[in-house]
Amino acid sequence: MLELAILGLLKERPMHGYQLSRELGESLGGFWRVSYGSLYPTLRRLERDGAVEAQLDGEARGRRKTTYVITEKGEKLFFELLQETPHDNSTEDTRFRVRLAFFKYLPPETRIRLLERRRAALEDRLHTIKDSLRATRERVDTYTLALMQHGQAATESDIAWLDGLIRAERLNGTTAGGRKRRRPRATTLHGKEHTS
Amino acid sequence: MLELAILGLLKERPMHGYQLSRELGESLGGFWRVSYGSLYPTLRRLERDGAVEAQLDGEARGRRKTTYVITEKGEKLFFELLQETPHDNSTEDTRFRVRLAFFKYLPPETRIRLLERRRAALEDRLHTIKDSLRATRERVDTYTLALMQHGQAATESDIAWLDGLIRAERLNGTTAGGRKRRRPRATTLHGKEHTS
DNA sequence: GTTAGCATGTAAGGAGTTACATGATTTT
DNA sequence: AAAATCATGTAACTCCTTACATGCTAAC
Repeated sequence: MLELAILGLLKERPMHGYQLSRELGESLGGFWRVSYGSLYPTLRRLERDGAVEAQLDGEARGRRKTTYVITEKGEKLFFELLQETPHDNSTEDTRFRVRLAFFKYLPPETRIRLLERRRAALEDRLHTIKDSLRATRERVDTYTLALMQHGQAATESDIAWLDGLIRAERLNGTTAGGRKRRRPRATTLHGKEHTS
Repeated sequence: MLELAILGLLKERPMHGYQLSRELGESLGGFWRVSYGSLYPTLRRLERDGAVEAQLDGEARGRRKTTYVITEKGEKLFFELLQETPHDNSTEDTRFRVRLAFFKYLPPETRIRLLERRRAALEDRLHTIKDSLRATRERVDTYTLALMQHGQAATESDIAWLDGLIRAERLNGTTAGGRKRRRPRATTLHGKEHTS
C-alpha cells in the first residue's frame, strides 16, 4: 500500500522522503500519516528493486537530501499495485482511498470496475450490519446498538457516494462508441494520464 | 485490541474460540472480522498470562471444544485495556469501535472523557482535511478532491454522532450531585455493569 | 453419503509502529 | 542562541494476515 502511494506521488514529480511523508498525509486528507520508520525502509526497498532511483543532491559534505525519481520499472509496478485484487479485508478501507487518489492514471473501464468492486464490498458489509441488527435486536445494549446504527448510516452514505462517482464515470464514458471498446492494458497506459 | 475484545465478550459469558470469532464480527457490525490465525494464539497467550482459563468440555476423546472463562486477573486486564490511552493513529478507528462496544462497563465520567478524546481526534482530522482542501484547491484532480470532500463529510457526520452520544451521557449524569463526584477507579468497577 | 458448518490449530510473513539517534537549516 | 522544522535513518516490536492442515457433527 505504501509502495503504491510512494510511486504514485513520485510519478507527478521527484521528491525527498520527507516531502513524500507530508504529501502522503495531505493527499489522503488526514487519514493514514506514515511514519519515517516505514517510509525510509520502503524507499530503500524500492530502490533496491529498481523501481526508483536515488539522486543525491546537496554539496557532498554530510550526504543529506536524497531525491527519489521513479523509473520505467517503477511505473510498471505502480500499475500492477493499482489494479491488484485485494485479499485483505482489514486494510481495504484505506487501500481503496489510496487507489482512488491515483484513479486519473486508469482508463474509465477499469475505474468503473474498481468502483463497483468496492461498492459490492460495502453492500456486503451493509448486509452483515443489518443481519446483526435483526439478530440482536432488543437484547443488545445502547452502545452496541448505536455502533451498528451509525455503521449502517455511514456505509449507506459511502455507497451513495460511490454511486455518484460511478454515474459520473458512465457519463464521461458514453460519449463515443458502443459497448466493448478496445480494452486498454496497463502496459499501454505507461505514464500518461487518462483524461477520457 | 483483540485481547480487549475477547475479554469483553468472555465477560458476558464463557465461550469457545469459534463462537468468539462469530460474535466479534457481529458486535462490531461487519467491521473487523478476525482470523483464526490470530484468535487462537491470542487465547493461548491470555491463558498463559492467567487472564482466561480453558475448560475442556467434551468427552475426552479427540480433545475438542475448549470453553474459555475470564478470570479475576482477566477482568483487571480488561479495564486497563479499555481505558488505555492510544498512541497509535492508524488503528484508532477500529479501536474506538471496540472500546465503545464495552462502554457499559465504564462509569459515565470515563465514558464522557473517552468520547471527548475521540471527538478531539476527529476535529483534528477535520482541520487537516480542510487545510488540505484550502491548500490544494484548483490544482488537484477530481478524484483526490472527491476523496477529501467525502472525507470531510464523513468526519463531520462522525462528530455529530459523537455529540449525540455525549449529550445523552450528560443527560443521564446530571440527575444527582454537583461537579467532581467521587471518581471511581478501574478497580472499583470489577465486573459489575455500570447503569448510571 | 456428501456438503456445510463447527472447531482448533501452526508456520511464515506482511505492513506497519514506536522509540531512539543524529545532524543541518531556518525562523524567531 | 534557542526553538522549530527539515531531513534521514535503525532496531525492536506489534498485531494481524494468509495458507495450510485436520477432524468432528449435523443436515439434506
